[in-house]
Amino acid sequence: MDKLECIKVFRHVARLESFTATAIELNTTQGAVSKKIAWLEGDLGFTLFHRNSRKISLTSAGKQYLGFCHELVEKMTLTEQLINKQLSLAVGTLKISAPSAFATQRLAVPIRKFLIANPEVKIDISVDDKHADLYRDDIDIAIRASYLKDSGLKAKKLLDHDVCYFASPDYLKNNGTPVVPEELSKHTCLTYSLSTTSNVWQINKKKFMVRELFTSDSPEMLVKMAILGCGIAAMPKWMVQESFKMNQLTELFADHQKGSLPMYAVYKNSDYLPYRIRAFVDFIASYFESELVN
Amino acid sequence: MDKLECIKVFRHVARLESFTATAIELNTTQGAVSKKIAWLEGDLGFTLFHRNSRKISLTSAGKQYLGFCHELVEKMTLTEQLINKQLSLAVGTLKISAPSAFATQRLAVPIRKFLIANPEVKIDISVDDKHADLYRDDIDIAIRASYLKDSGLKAKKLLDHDVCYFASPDYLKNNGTPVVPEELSKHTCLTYSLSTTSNVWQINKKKFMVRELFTSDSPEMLVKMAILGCGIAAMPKWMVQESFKMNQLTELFADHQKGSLPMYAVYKNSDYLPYRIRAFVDFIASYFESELVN
DNA sequence: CCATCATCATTCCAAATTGGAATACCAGAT
DNA sequence: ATCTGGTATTCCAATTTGGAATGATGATGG
Repeated sequence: MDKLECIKVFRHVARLESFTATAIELNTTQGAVSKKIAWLEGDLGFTLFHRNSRKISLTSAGKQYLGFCHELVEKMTLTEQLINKQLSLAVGTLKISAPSAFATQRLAVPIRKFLIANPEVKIDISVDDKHADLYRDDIDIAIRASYLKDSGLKAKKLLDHDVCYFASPDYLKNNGTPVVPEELSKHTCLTYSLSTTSNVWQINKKKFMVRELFTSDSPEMLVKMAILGCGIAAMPKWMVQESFKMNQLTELFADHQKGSLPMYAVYKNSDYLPYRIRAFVDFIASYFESELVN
Repeated sequence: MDKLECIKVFRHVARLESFTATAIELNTTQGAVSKKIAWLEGDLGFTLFHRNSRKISLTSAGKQYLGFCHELVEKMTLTEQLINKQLSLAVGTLKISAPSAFATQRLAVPIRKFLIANPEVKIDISVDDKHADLYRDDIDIAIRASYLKDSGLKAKKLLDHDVCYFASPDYLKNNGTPVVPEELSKHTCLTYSLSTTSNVWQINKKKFMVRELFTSDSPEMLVKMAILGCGIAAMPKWMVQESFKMNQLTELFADHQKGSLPMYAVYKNSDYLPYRIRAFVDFIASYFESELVN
């Protein structure tokens, strides 16, 4: 027997002080109401109503229990409404994980705009170059360069980075400056360990397997090692633009067609995605899209 | 589908993070667990778990809802235990209704003893010569002289009053002093309106229908009217003992056998009578019983 | 990359439960 | 004493539930 159902019926009976009236109000039969109350009393271990062929009245225990039932139903309704509201409106705290360079250099501006547009949303961004576990760490959205292997996660592409190749002037002086991609095989390369295709570089639509000397999950570390003359690296252009200007790094294959590196917003796949997540992903995606146009 | 049952299953699943393990723990099948969680999710309108062929994990909504479920189950258990405790132990407030003369002159002493013997019980005594409605006025016990007509109420006899007949010396001087009961018919009598047999007086096992001049629901009012010489009245002896000593009243038919007037403790008939009620009724009844012996 | 395996979802059917209608029952009202 | 308005009970049809088997899916490990 459904206790919650019985409790709801009990509240009606207590208000109307009649099984028959309750049955009419609830579009059922008096017999059904009687059975439910009787079952509830049996389950609780005490009687809820004094009965009398003419009328019924709550026992003291019934009165006390009624108070609890009112509380219960109200609390339940409010809780369910609250959760549903949080799922359907842009409210709550958005936990984001993003790699440090991208977060500071590309994400800060659109996040600021998003916060202004969605004043009910807070953002808690965890800057982390590792791939966080969205489930274990309770993260809503992770910004990632590499493709998702994990099912149960959905990904939306945010943008394609223009990849560029570079090395330090010192390195090039010592090892020669490659002019055609085929020359890459003679050089040592610095690769990004989290990319599934870290040692396969694409230039002019052709793939070149490169020799890894050093690999890291930190793009900044790779840039730093390149500046120190450790080898040739490939990174999104915006990440090294400053270093080009300061002559710490020199761009290679500048007029060749290079591959692009996609960036994804990854989130848990769920039938009822909290709206703040969808709102953020859509906002960021369209932000980068319009940036492309401008 | 029983939502409360689903909630209980949900708590297990959330703890064990597995439908299969939950099924084993609850001695049911994995299919049943799956159905229950699926139904609950449908009812709530949001998903509780992220699923994955290898493991499941709570969604953020699921986490939030789980908190509510814990609260709910705990509150429910506590409430039911509390009410059952109040029904089975001598605790709580006992609402008593008693007629004023009896309350002050016969009940005060045993009530004091009861309160000492049952320190967890409070007493709220409503002194009222009228018959209170135990249901409407939320009264646990009514002390009454007259028999119960109401079913749904139970009564326990506390004692038999020794009834005595009396009138004022003045009245007897003016109207003559009856010596045999048969003479009552020549007198005017003061009767107690709440007694069903108010105008039928019993002496030497014979019944006499008396002429009512004045009737009231207040015994004290009847005594007062008798003192003023209004007629002959019948009352429990303890109520007029003082007036005899002060020569305000004179006893009649002193050596005849008079009827006795029973006094009852009346309480609502219930399968699960709160224990404080039974405790009080038993206590008072045995108090008057032992008083009789002494 | 593929086969395996653990896990959840679904399906189908038997069994248990529930709800409705009629009836029994009960006590207050007249 | 009878009538009446209400609750309890009974019986059966209809619905729901639970179990076992099966299907589907994706992580895991070679």
